[in-house]
Amino acid sequence: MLDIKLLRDRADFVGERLATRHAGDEAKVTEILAHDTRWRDAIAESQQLKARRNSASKEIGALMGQKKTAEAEAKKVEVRATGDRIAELDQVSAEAEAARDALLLTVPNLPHASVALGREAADNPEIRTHGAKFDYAFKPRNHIELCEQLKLVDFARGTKLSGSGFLLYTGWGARLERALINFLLDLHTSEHGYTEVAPPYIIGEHCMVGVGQFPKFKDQAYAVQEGLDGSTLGKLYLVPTAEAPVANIHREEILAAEQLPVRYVAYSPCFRAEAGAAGLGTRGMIRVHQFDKVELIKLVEPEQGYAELEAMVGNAEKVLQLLGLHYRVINLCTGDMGFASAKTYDIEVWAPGQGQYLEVSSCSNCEDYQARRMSLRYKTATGENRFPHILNGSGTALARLFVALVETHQQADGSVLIPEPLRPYLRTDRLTA
RNA sequence: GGAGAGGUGGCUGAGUGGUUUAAGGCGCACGCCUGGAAAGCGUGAGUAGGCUUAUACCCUACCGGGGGUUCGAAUCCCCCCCUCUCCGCCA
Repeated sequence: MLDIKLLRDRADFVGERLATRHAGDEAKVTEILAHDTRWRDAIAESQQLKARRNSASKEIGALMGQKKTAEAEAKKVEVRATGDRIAELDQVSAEAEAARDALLLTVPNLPHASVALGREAADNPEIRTHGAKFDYAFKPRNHIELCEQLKLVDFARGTKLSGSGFLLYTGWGARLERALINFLLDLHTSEHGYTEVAPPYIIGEHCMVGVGQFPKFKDQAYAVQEGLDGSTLGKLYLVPTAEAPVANIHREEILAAEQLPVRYVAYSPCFRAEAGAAGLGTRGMIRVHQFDKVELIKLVEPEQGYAELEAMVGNAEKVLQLLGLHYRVINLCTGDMGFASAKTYDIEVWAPGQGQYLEVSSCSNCEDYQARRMSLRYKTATGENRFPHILNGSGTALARLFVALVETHQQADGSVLIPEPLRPYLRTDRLTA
């Protein structure tokens, strides 16, 4: 969440930056500050009265010790009235604080100054491209055709098991998926300096709040219930991304400055309800309820935040380069950026069978927005507690990578050539029917 | 699912209603001492918030969390959470 002090000191600035997102959140600033003022007035008076009560109570204790019971009793009556007033004030302050914080949690992060202004995806500037669209001597098939011919994915039976939006990988398809996961984890641990972690796939609600998934996107998550015990519903959720558990690993901790930077890489399946999303219900692997992803997470000192973001994008790009895929990097404009992010790069890979670019990675610097929500800090050499920048990026999402891979490397005979770096993992250089 | 034990500062560990400002110990930082160290001695150090130009002072809160009793709660009462051990079931 945003620093309440920033809202107090620079309300206009905060409002202006929020307005660039075109989501109407700037209207909340005044309301938040009204709650805040109410809270501060009440807490200040309450604290003064508490100081008075504390000293009076001590005096009563001393009088009792000296057996001056009459004087002690008189004093008690006096203090009792103070106690009643304190109770009133504490009720006001608790209510005001809760209202302020509940609203503050619904306010997104401020876009970084370098982010392009814009309303929608069409306004996202392209930063760079790698490779080029390949000219095929034949009409390239799309991944659905390829997967069916090569028996990589059994779409019909996936749907039979779990409904639309769920995939059953089969044979070489299952092996390709597993090979890609291992390839990605090995690349980021061995070549890019990340430490591998394997998080739980079911996590507490507080983790979802910590990364900013909740309260806003509660309708997009799969809530877990223990058996038929309805009272357990809403406490645990299937991970929508490994970012949620991994970014929270050090929540409510104060790290030593020497521990930074922290760089984690984690594989997890990702579960998304995609309620109301366009495109689900169409066949294929582009938008599904469950997909695999290898996620990159960094906790870094604020001064390093943006350099580390550039490096993270480079780490994700390396994946596509090694796999011989054409892609472009775009910078999300203010109106298209995610809730917690201050700056986001998307990487879109070319899928010739689809004839379109597919988003396979989204790398964001959330600055201290998430760290503040999860109370994650680090102590500087001078003893100051600061919030680190938290970055997350896909390195990369699997289902769409799978699509781009088979569509790009398909051959005229319908087989798929496996790129060199993947061959040791798959133990074959070609997928054939 | 059943039974039991426990949750106090960085760690350990006392504290069952009022000079406790959470004892003592360990560890940590700084200083004295020393040729240098150790030992010894001394000093200091938590988190959040309020008030502030201030990371100065002062004040408030924090002994798993939330309520309650009281002038006053780590301590008494109620509810909840978590951890550990044993039994049962189980990959």
